[in-house]
Amino acid sequence: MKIQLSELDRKILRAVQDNSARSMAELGNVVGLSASACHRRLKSLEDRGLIAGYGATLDRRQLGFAMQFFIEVSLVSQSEPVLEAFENAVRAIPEILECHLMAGQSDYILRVVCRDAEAFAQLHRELVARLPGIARVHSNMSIREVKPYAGLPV
Amino acid sequence: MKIQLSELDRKILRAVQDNSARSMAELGNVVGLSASACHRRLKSLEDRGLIAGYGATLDRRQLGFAMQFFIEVSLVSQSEPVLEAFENAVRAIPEILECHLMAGQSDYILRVVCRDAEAFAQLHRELVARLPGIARVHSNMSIREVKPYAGLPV
DNA sequence: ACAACAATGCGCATCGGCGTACCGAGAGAA
DNA sequence: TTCTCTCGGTACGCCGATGCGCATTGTTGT
Repeated sequence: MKIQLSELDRKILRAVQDNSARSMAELGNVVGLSASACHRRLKSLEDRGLIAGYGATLDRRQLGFAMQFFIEVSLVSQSEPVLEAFENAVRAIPEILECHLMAGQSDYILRVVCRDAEAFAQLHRELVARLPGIARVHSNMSIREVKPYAGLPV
Repeated sequence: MKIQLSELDRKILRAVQDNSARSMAELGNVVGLSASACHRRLKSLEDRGLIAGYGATLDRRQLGFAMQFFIEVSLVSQSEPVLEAFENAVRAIPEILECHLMAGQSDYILRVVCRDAEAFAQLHRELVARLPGIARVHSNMSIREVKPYAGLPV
């Protein structure tokens, strides 16, 4: 069954995705509804599983993570145990914020943050050293976030 | 001046990054503090600019964005007007969630979501058609999120 | 060592926002 | 028309956020 959303629902999702610290009254003003109606619709959206969670976005720079990388990794083998070992290692490294299994040239893309070049060098060494199946590692550093993460185009 | 954080502050940041819907009392239980002390520390963290904002994470699948891509783009020229035009176009396309200017082989990396293959084909066409300076476009589809976005390792 | 001050945690009081119950308006079917 | 279903608004009780005063601890200077 396909989920149908009214324009009001989509407005609420946009508003809440952008800023979840608003009070219901403020949210109501934004989307053009009373606080209680807003609350009801938002609750319904949560119950239907459209909202995965609420969280704070921390300031990467302020916290000293000056560098950000997208690392492409290819493995020598796509056999199950090799992938399994790689993925478990990835999940255990906190500097790796994200990991995607890819279709295309590379097998994986990782998003990584580091405090400085030294930390990156160490992480890089750790990646290649710890994981036996690695065939190729291409690191690409982000120079500037042209468009910082924007929410889903609801 | 370097910002110094106590272990308590880091605990609060971790907790709030993971889930900002908790009450102060709950947050206090998590980090081992009273609600009022928690509130004061959190307020201080906000005032010092360590928290960029609060937001809801929407469920990509539920909202019908079945596909996710990382697109690498190279331009024929790195001249300022070309970059400028490209970046403005990127910012105007809502399906492009993120855009980074990169050091390395490719000039840009885009993160893109699409409802289906058709929508992706159209977006792809739009990208290459609209932007005169494009030399190369490599699309990589994410098959599986091995590690979904985890917060900064505070 | 001790005094003074800063830092920080806790408890309490107050006030505002959340969540619910109820009411009314509008649309659609019989 | 009238019944009903949906949905938004209003009213209100209660919980949680927020600010304050006090206590305790740690640090610094003499």
